[in-house]
Amino acid sequence: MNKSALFHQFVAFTATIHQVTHDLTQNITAANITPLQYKILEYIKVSQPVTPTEISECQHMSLPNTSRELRKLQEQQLIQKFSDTADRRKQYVRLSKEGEKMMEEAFACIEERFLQLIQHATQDDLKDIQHALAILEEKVLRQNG
Amino acid sequence: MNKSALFHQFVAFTATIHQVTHDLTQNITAANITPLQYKILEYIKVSQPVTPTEISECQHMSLPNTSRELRKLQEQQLIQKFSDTADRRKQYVRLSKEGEKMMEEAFACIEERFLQLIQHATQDDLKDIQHALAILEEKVLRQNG
DNA sequence: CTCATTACTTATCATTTGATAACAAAATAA
DNA sequence: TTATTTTGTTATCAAATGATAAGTAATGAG
Repeated sequence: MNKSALFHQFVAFTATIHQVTHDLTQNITAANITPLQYKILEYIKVSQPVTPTEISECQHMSLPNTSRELRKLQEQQLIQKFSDTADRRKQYVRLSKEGEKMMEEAFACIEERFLQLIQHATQDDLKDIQHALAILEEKVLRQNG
Repeated sequence: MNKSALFHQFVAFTATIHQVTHDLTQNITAANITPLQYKILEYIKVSQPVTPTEISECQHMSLPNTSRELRKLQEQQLIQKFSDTADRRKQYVRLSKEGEKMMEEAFACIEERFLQLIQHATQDDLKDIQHALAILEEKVLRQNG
């Protein structure tokens, strides 16, 4: 099999994934949130509690800039910070009640849009999709990342 | 089958795809190019010739901003513009010779990194991967476009 | 021909994001 | 104890990106 052809197929596929992600997530938050701040909230939502250092690494941004964005999110009452009792340098970040509410609404909206994408899929189609996702996770994506 | 579970699997999958894309494409261009300009060049590379309006729509940016970035790319001799002979309002954008060279090097670098991702895949694995990509394209991504 | 529309440009301003220096507090190593 | 490292903050500055007003030239509709 031609690995180069597979590469081109993969590139086209990822381009489409990015496009679909854009469509699924556009105009999600009514709140006064920048795209970067939304990504940070998304990460906190699925990984909380997280430290600023972890956010910094996962979002590929410097710690000072992470600190600034977290301060803005805290000013908007969307997150809360706690100090580690053992190591008081460390901070743990969680969504506040309002933050949770906002992100749950966002995820619900995205899910609704996703369900429209697969509205015509049969049970067999769904099994095929699930299997395809698992194959790619296992045989391409889980190698390094 | 539980569609909601499939949604969560899909979300995790796209997050990983974005991470892998980031890893594959980081530090690609030595040239003095911003991320947005790189995306524009990538789009021109695979779709040329394209009009500023098409770039504008595909990259979700306004025509004035598109025009500004294209001017910068032209100043760096990475693209060329041609007028449509039939409709002289229209412009067609192409990569210049230097632009082609740059993008081919970039793609070669990305391909090399991709091949490392699948270096341990057997022939059967490659067939599975190709099939999985095709399934997802067909049953999820091609619905709305 | 006149008017509206389309495709694009230029100019300008605001916002977002990135980069870096300097600092403080806590923990750890020597 | 002293020195070093880790974790995070504040403050600036620069660059990238977004938004919008105004204008030009070509086209097409009436």
